[in-house]
Amino acid sequence: MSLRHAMLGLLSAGPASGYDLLKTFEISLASVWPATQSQLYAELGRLSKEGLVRVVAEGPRGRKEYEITEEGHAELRHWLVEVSPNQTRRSDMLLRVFFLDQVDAEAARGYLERLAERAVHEHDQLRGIREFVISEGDDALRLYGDIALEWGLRLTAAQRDWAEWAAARVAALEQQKAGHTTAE
Amino acid sequence: MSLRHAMLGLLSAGPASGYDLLKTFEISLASVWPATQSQLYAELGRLSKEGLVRVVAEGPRGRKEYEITEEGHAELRHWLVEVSPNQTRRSDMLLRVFFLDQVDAEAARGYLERLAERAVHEHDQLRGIREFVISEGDDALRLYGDIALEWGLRLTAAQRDWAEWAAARVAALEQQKAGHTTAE
DNA sequence: TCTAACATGTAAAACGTTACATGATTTC
DNA sequence: GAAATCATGTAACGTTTTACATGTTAGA
Repeated sequence: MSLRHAMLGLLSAGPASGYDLLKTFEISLASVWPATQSQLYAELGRLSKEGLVRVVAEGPRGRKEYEITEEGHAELRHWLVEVSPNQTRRSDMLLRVFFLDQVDAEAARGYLERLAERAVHEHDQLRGIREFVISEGDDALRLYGDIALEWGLRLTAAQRDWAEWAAARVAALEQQKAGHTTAE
Repeated sequence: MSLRHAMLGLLSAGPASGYDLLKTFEISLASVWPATQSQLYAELGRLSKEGLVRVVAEGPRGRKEYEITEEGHAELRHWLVEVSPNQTRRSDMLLRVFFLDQVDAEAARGYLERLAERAVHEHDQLRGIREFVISEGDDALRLYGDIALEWGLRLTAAQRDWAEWAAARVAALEQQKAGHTTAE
């Protein structure tokens, strides 16, 4: 149930409407905790009923602005430091690797090379974001945003290195097989 | 819909019952694509109805052995090389980092230090597995299993390094705040 | 005036987890 | 004979995705 905590986290920076939260999810949280419009409005209703958020203002077009309550804040802090993070990271990218012996070595290598390319692309995007984000915001906010960004940079760099290494190992297997065949 | 592909992948190594698949999921695939008994039996029913697998033998205690069909194999290969992997990796671990400014620096540092410890623990476990697994199995199988394991090792190493680096940055912030306070 | 952006909500389907329910066979 | 393991299945519930549905306001 991290969706509600993501929402409480965003609201802890100031009041916002469902629509505002949706935009923030699309822009900032898309790669960490994607959420859809349906989910957000439904969850806002629940949070409100449970007293973790409260409507503080109504604007044009039925806009409702929500504010985090003290209970909401307590729940957020509880989750941050007392609930241990979920360790299972489902990865269909890695799942494929387990079964790559079902296709020929060339196709397997192609798969790994595409992974490497994608990692490079993502890494570059993150570097772009870092350039853009430098300065502005208070100390702590900037620090944790930067720490999160650094994880993205390290993860994508590690993925690139690994995928390139793996593709090379598959290429070596191809060579070996080719040599073996012609030698027969 | 990767569950079915995980199952097809396992069945491509030879026929198995739902119970067999469950054991394999628990042992080998737990950290990549966890699945429960309910899910497996339900999905076997669907796969069977769609002709991707077929019952080839019935044993004691109502045991049904399933075999992958040619259609199943085709679907597996299609998924392996033609369906692009899902890039969104939901991470409540990283989500927390975004909101760490809501707790004091000491608690934030504690969170990051626990992440580092956990990464070390996971890394050690994977090293243990590598020791144990060396040799046995055919060329390609061993290669891809080893490539997957290597990813786990690199990922956990990167997480340890990052979490330690992040904890140090937070510690620096604590120092700075402390110095600032006493200077006033 | 038209279009884009703002703004909220509901419904159905797919996927995933936990719990319930039952029974057969092997092993000690 | 009791306990562990083998073996399958269903039900209830919670989360996530996709699609439907509607209406307002600001700006070109």
